[in-house]
Amino acid sequence: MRDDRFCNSNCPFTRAIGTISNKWKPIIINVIGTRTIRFGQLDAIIPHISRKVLTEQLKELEEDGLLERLAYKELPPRVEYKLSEKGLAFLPILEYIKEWNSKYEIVPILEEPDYK
Amino acid sequence: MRDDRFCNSNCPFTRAIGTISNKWKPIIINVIGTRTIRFGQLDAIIPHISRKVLTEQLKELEEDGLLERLAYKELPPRVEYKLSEKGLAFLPILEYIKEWNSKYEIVPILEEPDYK
DNA sequence: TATTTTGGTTACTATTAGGTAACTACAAAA
DNA sequence: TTTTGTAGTTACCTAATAGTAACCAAAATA
Repeated sequence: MRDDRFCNSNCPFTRAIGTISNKWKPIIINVIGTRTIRFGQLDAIIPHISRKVLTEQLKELEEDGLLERLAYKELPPRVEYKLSEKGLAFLPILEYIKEWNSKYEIVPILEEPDYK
Repeated sequence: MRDDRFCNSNCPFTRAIGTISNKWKPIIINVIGTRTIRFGQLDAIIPHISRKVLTEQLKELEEDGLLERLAYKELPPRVEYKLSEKGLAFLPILEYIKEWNSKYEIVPILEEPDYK
């Protein structure tokens, strides 16, 4: 899932890209934002993602210290996710990307967000 | 190469991620920076990239308006690439990512950049 | 008793991305 | 005459990623 050539690079920027620059991670981080959210909610809110891929991505985000996972010892299970300090510090970058996009993207048909 | 579900999303953020969030594009944009650079130089400077993938990525960046391609009618051929206004406007985002990374990454062994 | 709920995991398959090597054009230099 | 240089393209093959469907536990609910 992660490219070792990026993650083991001796260049810090290359490592950073290896950590966060795939298509699902920015989406997941953006959806979580400042809230605490359960697995099922993420699965329901994020379009087109499968539970399998969601699980994998969440695991990697946790390993890389962007995400905190809180599993309650209950049945049926309850697991909550929220961004760590590192993850929260990434949110402004996503906001810059949104600004950059709205300034330069050639206008397409619709403008509704996939989620709120 | 590009995921249609992202690029045709009605959510502008999702589209933006579809456009720029793969592992090679931020690297390429960062390497080009503010200079004009030839294909062969990019190929030599960026570690691990094959000419095939480099060509594909450059083509997509051009299609998405981040990159300008200038082909001289010479033999042997000479092609120069440089960032467009849209591409240049993306550079600060890469700088934020570098800052974010240096602040939060768990210190690894080496700190040399792959390229200058 | 059967069904639902939740957050996964597993096995299998399909799709996509990426790597490798050979090849192109043509001028200039050796 | 052969080699060199540039910026690719093409075909073929392998590796990585993603999708699908079935399955799990154990308590609560119908």
